Amino acid sequence: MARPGVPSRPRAAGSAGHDTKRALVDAAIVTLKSRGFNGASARTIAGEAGVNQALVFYYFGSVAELLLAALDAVSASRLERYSAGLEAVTDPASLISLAAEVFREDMSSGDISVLAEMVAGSSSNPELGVEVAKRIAPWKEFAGVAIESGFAASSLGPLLSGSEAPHVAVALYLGLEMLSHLEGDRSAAMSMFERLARLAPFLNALSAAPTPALEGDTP
Amino acid sequence: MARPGVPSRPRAAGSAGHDTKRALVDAAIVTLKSRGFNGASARTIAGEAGVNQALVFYYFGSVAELLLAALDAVSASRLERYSAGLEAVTDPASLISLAAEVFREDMSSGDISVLAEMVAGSSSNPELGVEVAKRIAPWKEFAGVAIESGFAASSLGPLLSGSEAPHVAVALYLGLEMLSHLEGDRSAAMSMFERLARLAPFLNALSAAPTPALEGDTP
DNA sequence: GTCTATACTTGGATAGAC
DNA sequence: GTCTATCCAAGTATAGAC
Repeated sequence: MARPGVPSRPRAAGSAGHDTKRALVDAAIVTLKSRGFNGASARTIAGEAGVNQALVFYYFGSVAELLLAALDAVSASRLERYSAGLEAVTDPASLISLAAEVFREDMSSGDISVLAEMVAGSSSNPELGVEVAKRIAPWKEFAGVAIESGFAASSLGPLLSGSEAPHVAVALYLGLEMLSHLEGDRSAAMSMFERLARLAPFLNALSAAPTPALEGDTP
Repeated sequence: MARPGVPSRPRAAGSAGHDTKRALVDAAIVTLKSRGFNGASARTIAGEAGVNQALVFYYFGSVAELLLAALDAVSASRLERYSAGLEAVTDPASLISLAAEVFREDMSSGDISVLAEMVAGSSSNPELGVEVAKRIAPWKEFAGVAIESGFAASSLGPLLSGSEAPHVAVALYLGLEMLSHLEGDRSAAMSMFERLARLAPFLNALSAAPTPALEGDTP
């Protein structure tokens, strides 16, 4: 149908509306969510996208590159949403509130599982692992900023600032997703946030009352 | 060499000292640690054990069954060690001390990664996931007992007892392993325990001083 | 840009010799 | 009980037609 001499803009007709490369990225995300890293082959992804398997290699060179592009897409959209919520974080209670909200969203959408699957799948593949690690760094940075915003005025601040707290937060995020996915039950993870929410007033109260026992070993 | 009519006790000679079935389980553990779930095929495991690939199916029926047997073996040895350390747990400080010690051991030995790989690998395979979930239950039970022992006398007890705390503990354990493995750096995880250890005296002090803000919503 | 066809590799699993 | 040989399915990747 396309006249010769008109190179770009593929797939003018039909359903997707955007080009094949984007369709493959979207299909990779869907496939990672539904069938995991092991199930995300060139064939299954291309099938999900409704295109031929060879196009994975035409556009991305390898399956791993496509999966990384999928991770990039999810990370970008999630971090954008996180950043929007960050402005409301001024104390521990609001931090917990934001964390609970984005976690629930990520569980429902399956977006965390894309990250978790890539982390898990990288264990067999060091080269892929390096690339995944690079893409986790922004999540840790975000966690660090969020924690700092939430605990800046708290006496717990010195205990958390500039420390390994972001690392632990991301690890917990990943672990909760994997365990919830395994057991097919996210209630335990969600009730953790409810517990924290009930603890929030107590944490907020610490903002004014310094606790000597917690200080003295952080420069 | 073996006379006919003497059926059992295979592999009398040689290095391993125990039979092939056990050798395959050990090789499966080694392979899960070094090459991950994806790399743990019948061929690679059998190669590690120095036996033929067909024996995986002769003894276990499928690769998945062998991997579950490997997980069972690791779980049994680790839970035995945990239980031994549990007797010394009487307050938050000793609980933190035990947690740090066993976590460091598990990281060094790679035993956690066996669990983490199986959890991660199960995401593509619901049937396997059910079996893995069954084998995680004892870890959660252990975590629950340990937390209860450590916080029984503390005012934080009501906040933790009978709750989702064991689930969160196991999730954090898994997440820290996966992230440390991915980044090739366990220092962040270990320094988290150092932080907690410094916090321990403060937590112990809470054992006598009840905190009204934390009570009232737990039956 | 997209497809068909194909080469090559790896992996699960079984049959049958020894 | 262990091995060789083999089958079959699935996956990566490339070549070339359209």
